[in-house]
Amino acid sequence: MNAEKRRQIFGRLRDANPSPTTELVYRTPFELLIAVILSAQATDKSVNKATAGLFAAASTPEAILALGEDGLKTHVRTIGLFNSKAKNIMKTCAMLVSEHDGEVPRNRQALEALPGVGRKTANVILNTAFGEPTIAVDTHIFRVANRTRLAPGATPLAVEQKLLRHVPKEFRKDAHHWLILHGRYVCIARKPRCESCLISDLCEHPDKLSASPG
DNA sequence: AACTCGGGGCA
DNA sequence: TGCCCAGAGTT
Repeated sequence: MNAEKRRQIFGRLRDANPSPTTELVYRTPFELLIAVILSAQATDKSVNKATAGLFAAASTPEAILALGEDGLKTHVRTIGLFNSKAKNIMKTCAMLVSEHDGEVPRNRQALEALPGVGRKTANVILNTAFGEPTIAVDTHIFRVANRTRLAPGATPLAVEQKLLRHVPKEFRKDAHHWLILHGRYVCIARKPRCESCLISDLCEHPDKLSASPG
């Protein structure tokens, strides 16, 4: 795919989603960090419900440490993988206080050193909280990249690196949001809405409903 | 690369 | 009911 074609593709995705935004509820980088840690293998709706009462009660690492793990669990509605997530959140809050002055660090190495934070979560924080042009490859983006042969790769890291190489610079900062929204609402896992797909000319997936390229 | 943790949302 | 979810950590 040449550069002009790529520019067209991301232009279409941008026009379909004019205002990139996360659907997780948060007000600060710290709240986003907690929300994203909780979001592993869970939907954003589940996370929003789970955290509905939490940030009003505790919105800083110090406040969550003061709650303790049991107290944290009383303020967070149960969610998948909750035991490990709660433990990781407590450890992460402790590290934020002891090593980062209670602030969310802005560099990848420090973020990934936090328990419960891997490459994907670090990319979300860097992009959404700090405005850096990272691409967090979640299950949606991984699916879109491979179905459409936009950036086929065996691992999320491979997909991320291809996207970073191939996304035109003027689209790079918001590409993450457009791709994930496309995956969530159009290129759905089970029943893709191919009739609404603006990039079906790239699709090589067997589930593709409409025939053929534009 | 494969496996495990896991309850909620949704068709 | 079965599939899927803004994954990370371990083996």
